[in-house]
Amino acid sequence: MANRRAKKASETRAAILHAARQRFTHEGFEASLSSIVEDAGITKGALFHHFENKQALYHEVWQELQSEMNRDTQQAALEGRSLDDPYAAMLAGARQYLEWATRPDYQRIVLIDGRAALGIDWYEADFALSQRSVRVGVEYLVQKGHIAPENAASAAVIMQGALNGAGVALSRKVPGVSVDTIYKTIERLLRKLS
Amino acid sequence: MANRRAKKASETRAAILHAARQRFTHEGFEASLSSIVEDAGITKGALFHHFENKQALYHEVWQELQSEMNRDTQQAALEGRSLDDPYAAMLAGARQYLEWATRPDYQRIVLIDGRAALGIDWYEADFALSQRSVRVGVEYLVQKGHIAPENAASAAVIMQGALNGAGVALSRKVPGVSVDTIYKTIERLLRKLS
DNA sequence: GTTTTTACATACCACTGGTATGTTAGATCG
DNA sequence: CGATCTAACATACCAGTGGTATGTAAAAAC
Repeated sequence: MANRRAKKASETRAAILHAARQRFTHEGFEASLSSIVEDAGITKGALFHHFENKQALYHEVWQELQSEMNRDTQQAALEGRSLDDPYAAMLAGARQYLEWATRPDYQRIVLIDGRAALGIDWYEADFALSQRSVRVGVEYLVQKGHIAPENAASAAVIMQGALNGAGVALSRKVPGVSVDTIYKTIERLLRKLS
Repeated sequence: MANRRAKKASETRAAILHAARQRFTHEGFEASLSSIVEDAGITKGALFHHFENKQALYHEVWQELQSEMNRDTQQAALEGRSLDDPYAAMLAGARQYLEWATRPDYQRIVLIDGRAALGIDWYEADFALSQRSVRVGVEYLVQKGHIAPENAASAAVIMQGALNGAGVALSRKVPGVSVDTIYKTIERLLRKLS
């Protein structure tokens, strides 16, 4: 960033993204752009210079969260590896994902509003990012012979659906649903996925 | 409906709901009220006479779909009962739910846009309707001793999350995901939920 | 030092959900 | 029966929205 102007530009861009994440977390996609640019201390001109439209801005906020989540869960999976238990890595990743699924920003921006906000190609974007970690874990179990190859794709989407449902239920404090029972059930399911 | 005016009123109300369902299916919650009242052949005055606001209209369309789905799956479960297999009923219900989860209107209105559109108390509404059928099935398995009572709630939310993820993946034609592999995996999971 | 480009700010637009105010046909009642 | 009232709309209007067209100043490029 030798360029002085470019540095300033990336700062305002970051400020916009930061403000947008806050607003989208608490007000959803309906959060007005006016409020976002006010929080960021700039004007709409700047916003539309950096982002094509509101959906593009949302997409980028969404993508940031997904990337951070992916990094986190994959690291947890790596650290959770065990020579005795081929399921250990994926279970560690799943536990970490549950942590993310209960975070207010991730839950609101990705799990609740994201689908509607990203429009028609939500699932393609979601598939490319959200599914990646799960898919890696499943492929590993396929390789180890614990999941039949032809069931790999289905197992992945089902596993992630289960985790999403569990995450939302957890943070909504549904009666009878606890981190403990959720995690136990997930573990039991995963071990029987074969 | 001896009252002639009330009959006409319920007709326009039905026309609004019909038009709204069409528009919401194809354009999501962003579908404009102007386009809806035009399709219904009335004006905004009529719409706001029958519904408090856009969200209330959406809620009603959403509720209609959920009710129909509930009726359908519960009937399928009843018809799928078997003396030999305690899982048969719930599996039949699950299969029927997968049918719903791949329907364009249900998928868009309930599974994609619903969460954001219904606002803050989406989950409470969803829990009351969407979860009901699953919960009934799980409770039955608890009663039969196939699921531990303390795991019932978690099993239900996980099962429904799995079904939702599967349904969306199915209709998006994700490579490697077929009705067959999905259903087989779901069945295997359900039987191991205990 | 001149020109060009980038990163914004300002002013404006069509359209949106929502409201306040008519208007009229049909139910209610004396 | 006629007078009154009310429910079921239609019409006109409003503040706020996402988005655009244009202006501008400062930094980069030459």
